[in-house]
Amino acid sequence: MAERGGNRTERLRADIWQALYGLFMAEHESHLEAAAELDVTPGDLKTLIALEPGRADRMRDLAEKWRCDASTVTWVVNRLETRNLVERRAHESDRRVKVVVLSERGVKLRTKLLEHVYRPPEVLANLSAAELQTLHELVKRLCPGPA
Amino acid sequence: MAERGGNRTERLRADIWQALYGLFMAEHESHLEAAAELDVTPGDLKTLIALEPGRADRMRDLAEKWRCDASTVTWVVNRLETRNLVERRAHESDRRVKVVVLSERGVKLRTKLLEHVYRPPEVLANLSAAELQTLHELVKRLCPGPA
DNA sequence: TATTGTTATACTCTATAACTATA
DNA sequence: TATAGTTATAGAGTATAACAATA
Repeated sequence: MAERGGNRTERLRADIWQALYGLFMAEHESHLEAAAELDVTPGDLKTLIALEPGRADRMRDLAEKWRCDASTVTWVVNRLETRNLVERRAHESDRRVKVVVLSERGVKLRTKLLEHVYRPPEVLANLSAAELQTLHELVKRLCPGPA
Repeated sequence: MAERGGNRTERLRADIWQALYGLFMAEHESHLEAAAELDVTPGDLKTLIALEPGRADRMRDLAEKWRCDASTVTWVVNRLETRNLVERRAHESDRRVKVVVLSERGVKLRTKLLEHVYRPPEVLANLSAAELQTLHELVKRLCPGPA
């Protein structure tokens, strides 16, 4: 657990995080630029990434996930539906509910966007294969969920 | 340089980045929540972090840095000035120019915000002191700018 | 009566264009 | 004439409240 690491260890953690944070910010900027060139706003990007191909999300669940109002989800989905990127469908058993699915076009655009978002930063090429292996081991230990 | 790493190395890079990316997103959410509790919008947060204590930024330079219109800077600075978090001052030699500086209150709030933003994620406690040392060495090699 | 999603409406954030004052 | 910042105004994005359909 390495608890109570002392000042030196704490400083290490802070340095590591601050460095990574700068890297993330720079990458994030570049993702937004790439999206803009595909006529995708930051909001669209977030939505298209959240909607996994083949999965049907209830409107209400999306609002909860994004901690936004239900009317905002209506608005965002309308936007994307107008561009034929998503489709609204009726829920099978509860007729109050509507679910959202990516259209074929939406899946293609999402794939293109993820190529940017998940493309590793250039600076990762600074590390050798062995170093990457080490880094991977360490990073895996940082992720609570299924890696 | 480790160029032309092959599939395995490329896969490693992608895995590392995807894991770090998820971590970052989770942290970012939590930063925004902490800021909201201090009545600080995402825009305010960005501004307060950008304005370093003791430094005087020209309005025009801020617009360029954020790639936004000059009128947007006027708007954001007005917001913060109303809350006495920043002050506008005249430029010493060019009377067309105005500069923005953090007020005492602004500096205090900024410090409080940065405590959240730069606080290392909990999961970093999963690593031993030796592992952190290794990670630090690797991460430093990823940052082009002055670490 | 409670819940899902939409509509009507208002507020926030950002941009464009016209304006003021300096240079 | 050009530049720094503001104001007037319009548009995108988000929220609140009232509503219709269904449970």
